[in-house]
Amino acid sequence: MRIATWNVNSLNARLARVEEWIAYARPDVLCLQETKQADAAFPHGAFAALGYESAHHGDGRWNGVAIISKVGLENVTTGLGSADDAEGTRVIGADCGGVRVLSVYVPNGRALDDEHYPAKLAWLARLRTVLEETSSPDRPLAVCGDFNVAPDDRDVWDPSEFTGMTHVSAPEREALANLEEWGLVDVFRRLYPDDRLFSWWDYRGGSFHRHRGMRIDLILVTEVVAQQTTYALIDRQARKGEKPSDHTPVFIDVAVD
DNA sequence: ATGGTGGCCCGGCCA
Repeated sequence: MRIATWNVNSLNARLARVEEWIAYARPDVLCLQETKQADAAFPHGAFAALGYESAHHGDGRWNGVAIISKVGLENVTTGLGSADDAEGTRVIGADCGGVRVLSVYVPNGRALDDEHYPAKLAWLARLRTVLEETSSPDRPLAVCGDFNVAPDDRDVWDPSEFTGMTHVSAPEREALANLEEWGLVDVFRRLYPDDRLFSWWDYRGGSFHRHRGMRIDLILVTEVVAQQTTYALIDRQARKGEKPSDHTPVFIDVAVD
């Protein structure tokens, strides 16, 4: 089973690229973030035409997350409870082909001295609490999405350029490590410990062509899924060409019994 | 160089 995640930076602007990507990558499950759509505008029909069920959680202009699946889409949940109310539409979950899948869009945080930064840390702590309350490290689970945190210095083009910035600060990395401590594995990093590959590049300044990016789009899985994962890829092709998102898709292949 | 690019939707916010 191929499980993918992609921050599309507006699904309305990106639908043709997403359809193109689905056609050649053929994911079984695709988690989307930053659809920037209201539920009523989500193009369920376009995905149905490709053989996928879909569920969306969005209220319009900002955020918005979805799960698209051709291996089942059941027990859909949205949000993180009350803590999510102030943070917008950033989580949707569903059971897909025997795996619990979450599509998450972690708050950006903006700057270390901005009020959104402690809110980001609180959001990540809340995510761990929700995992504790609703799941178990022994169950098949994949938490997929834009975490807006580069797990360590291998995941940024030049750590010295990030001094005093978000996405690399120790508290953010600790919050991410705390999720892993609960029982999640950054399976791309486990498979490829030495690769310095990125999933996001700023639109500005030719960052993509200069290899100035970050790996902030992650697929965190419980050990039972990690043990069955045979392959992982960050697909740079999708960052090229006409009207790309600033993020590119990441996927894993899981051997299903 | 305190910029720059792109998406929301048309002035300014957000990433």
